Amino acid sequence: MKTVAQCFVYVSKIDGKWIAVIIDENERIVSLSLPKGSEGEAVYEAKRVAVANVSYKFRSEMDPSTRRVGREVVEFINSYIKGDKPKITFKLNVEGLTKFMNKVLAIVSSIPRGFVTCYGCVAEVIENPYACRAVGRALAMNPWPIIIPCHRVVKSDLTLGGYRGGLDMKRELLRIEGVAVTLAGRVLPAHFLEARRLRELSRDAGEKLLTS
DNA sequence: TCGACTATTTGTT
DNA sequence: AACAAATAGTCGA
Repeated sequence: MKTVAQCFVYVSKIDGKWIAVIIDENERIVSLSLPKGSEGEAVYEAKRVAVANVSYKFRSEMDPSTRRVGREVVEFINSYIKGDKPKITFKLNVEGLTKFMNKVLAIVSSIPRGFVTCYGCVAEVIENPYACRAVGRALAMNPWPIIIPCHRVVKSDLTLGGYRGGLDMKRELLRIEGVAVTLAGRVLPAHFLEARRLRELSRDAGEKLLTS
């Protein structure tokens, strides 16, 4: 069953890069792009990672409060990239997420700043220990990069794995958070969270972000 | 390094 | 609805 959402695409340019944010009629964030070279690329990526289970109707006119939410999101990303620790002041539209996706994102959002875990550990925590690849796939489609810190998930051998915004960006985000990445592209074991610890953290955190 | 194996999603029929 | 293809991975030989 498909729900329908009336959506608006908010686009903004910061430091020469474009960011697109898709916002629904209830002012919740459907998805966003990472900073891109052109407006078209940004919009394309935001649409691509919007939850597939929902069909979207796009409107170009948006009211001032919707525009304000868009500004807040872009400002959040912008200040995060600059090394600040902005607060989340907006809601995410999580309605169309599959159970699997919801669990994966909830766990990932409980990884604290300054730590990483691996794809297999996330799989283990959702009691689906062989689903490491599926976890990677789910994260590749993360509708809310940076807000849900999928850059904190690396391979079990401590090399970086992948990132939609490119590995340089993953590196940079981790560096900002105090996670050293060696020249060979590995994170230090000191920052690594094992599955057991990750499970405890995700239990404590609940699923705040993902229950709007 | 290479292959076998995995779970899920997406695209195609 | 069913099937095939594609993965931001992992483990062992």
